Amino acid sequence: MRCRAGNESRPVSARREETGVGPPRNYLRPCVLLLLAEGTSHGYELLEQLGPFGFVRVDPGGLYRCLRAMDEEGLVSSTWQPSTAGPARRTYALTDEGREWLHLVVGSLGELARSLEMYRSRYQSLGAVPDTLR
Amino acid sequence: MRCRAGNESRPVSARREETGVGPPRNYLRPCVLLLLAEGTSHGYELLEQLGPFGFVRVDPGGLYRCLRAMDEEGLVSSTWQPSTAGPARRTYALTDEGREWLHLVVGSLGELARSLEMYRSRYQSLGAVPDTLR
DNA sequence: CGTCGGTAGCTGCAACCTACACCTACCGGC
DNA sequence: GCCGGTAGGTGTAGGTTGCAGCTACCGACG
Repeated sequence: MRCRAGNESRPVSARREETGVGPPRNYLRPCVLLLLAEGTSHGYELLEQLGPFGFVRVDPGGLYRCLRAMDEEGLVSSTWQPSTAGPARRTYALTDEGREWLHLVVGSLGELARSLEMYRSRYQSLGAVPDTLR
Repeated sequence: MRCRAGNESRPVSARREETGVGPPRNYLRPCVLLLLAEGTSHGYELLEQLGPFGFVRVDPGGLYRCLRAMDEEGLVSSTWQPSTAGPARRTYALTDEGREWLHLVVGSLGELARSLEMYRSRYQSLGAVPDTLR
């Protein structure tokens, strides 16, 4: 057992990027829907607004694919708008169905948050050795 | 635009399972490491203990693969133990390196939790229309 | 006029992770 | 012998993601 791959000599900091858990699966859709609930927008703008949601580097391709998929599913509606300066924009707005979806997804995000909270408390209990055992 | 796939007639409850965001990517490893930090265990037992961590149905294949990978990386150590009743068990214990990894991953889980908290507060602000606008 | 940078949207593809199915083997009991 | 429960393991298809690149529009500048 314990046939290490020879990476035990690397410092911990060099492995830091491997330890991340990353955003939840399908996290992009809820974030885009929330942003659209705060106001209509277009892809390029959403790209910049997605930063605070824990995405290290938002992938434009993924965002546009996500937007088109939600458009086809009726969660958002899109209208082309010619821009005064620059190429035309596809402006997205939340539909009623998208708002429903948003309300639903908040529930599952809450479950995830509860799971994370349980993790944190159990992790903290590890260090809390009762005095009687010391 | 808005070429819906014809699913708008289905009740919301029928689409509930599609709205989930699922656990974070690479969430299994942190959970297993936490369980092993609480005490040595073996795969079959971990399978049952993983329920509360938000996994709807834990995949045995994935768990065993995960355990073997962490064994090869030196995060856990394994020893075969003959069982009195039933087949032999492979008992896993956390190594010092695994404990380091656990400390690191808690940080990234905290970032995720903060992102979720921001999401929740922004979601709640949606309904809070200021009185001056009513 | 040409071309350069910034804005805007979109496609292809490889890598990765996961979920699902399936398999072997051990043991006790009927 | 055979069955069910325990325990560990493999193979693989599909979905998501990340990365790279591509078209096109516009204004500005030389």
